[in-house]
Amino acid sequence: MAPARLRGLPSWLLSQAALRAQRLSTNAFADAGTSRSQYSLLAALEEFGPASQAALGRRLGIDRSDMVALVRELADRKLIKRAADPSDSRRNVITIAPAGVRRLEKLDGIVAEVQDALLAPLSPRERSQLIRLLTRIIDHPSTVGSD
Amino acid sequence: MAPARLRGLPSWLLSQAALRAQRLSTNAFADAGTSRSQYSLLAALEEFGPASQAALGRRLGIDRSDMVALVRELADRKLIKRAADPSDSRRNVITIAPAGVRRLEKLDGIVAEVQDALLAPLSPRERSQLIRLLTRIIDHPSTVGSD
DNA sequence: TCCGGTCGTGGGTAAGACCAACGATTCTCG
DNA sequence: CGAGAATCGTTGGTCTTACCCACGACCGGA
Repeated sequence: MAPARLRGLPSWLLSQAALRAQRLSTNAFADAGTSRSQYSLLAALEEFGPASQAALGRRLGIDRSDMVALVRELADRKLIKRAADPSDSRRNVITIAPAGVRRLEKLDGIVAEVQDALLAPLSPRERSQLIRLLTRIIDHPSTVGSD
Repeated sequence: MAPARLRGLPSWLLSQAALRAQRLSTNAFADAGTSRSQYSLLAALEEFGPASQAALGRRLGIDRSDMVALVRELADRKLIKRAADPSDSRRNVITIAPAGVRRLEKLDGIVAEVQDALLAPLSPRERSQLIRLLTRIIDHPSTVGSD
């Protein structure tokens, strides 16, 4: 058992719980031949439509430079389309392909199983409580540096 | 705003919240010239007394091999003592030094500030709810492979 | 027109969580 | 007792994430 100092610490508890969540979902996605970030990208494209890489990165909290490989990978698999933006030639317009939509929907099932394994010890009521609390933490502005 | 598919996903929410927690605590510890894992190690030693590196690793979920550098760093700073175990010469006995205890207690204050920044949007009641829910997730056996 | 900001991209860093293997040692059990 | 299994510290790797900086190309507003 970990020291009490850590077991009472939300920051530590969050890291440990997230670690478990990541192990579960990374494995599940790997079995399906994909990754968490690929799922995120497909989800963003499906919900909000075509966007530039930078815009997608901002939405998902992924660095512009990390987005390059991610987009390339999905484009190689024909799950998304990458095209030059005619109205702004700095940008690429990323569009989800029909195969990408199908893939996304297939992954939804896997994702649901992962949540169930992760939240096994919690009742439905507790699960929505957890979602509510975490959402509040994430949505709260993060008071960085000088402002 | 992230896609709804992700915003309803505990595994995603956990990763995001943990990311924020890690940024906050890593920065705070860095300002104090240390790291999260060093704090964990000191906490374990203070609470449970001297132990071998492997035992400490098991307690904290840190790999044996990663423990080597961690112990060396803290020993170099005279915050812990590393000695051969007289009753089992495979083992090192790691003991927290008086300076280590003082350092740990100083860090406790920093840690408390981090928790407060992290949980700013939550009421005291909600904070303990969160702790309870996360603890349940972590303590739940993880149903691996064949059992 | 010029200058600040943005975009995609390439490059690098650092931390974490892993895994495999080793030599030395200890334990287990026939 | 003795042989094989298990444990320990350690070295040396891999992979993933999250960063950061700098570049050239490009856009927009002053």
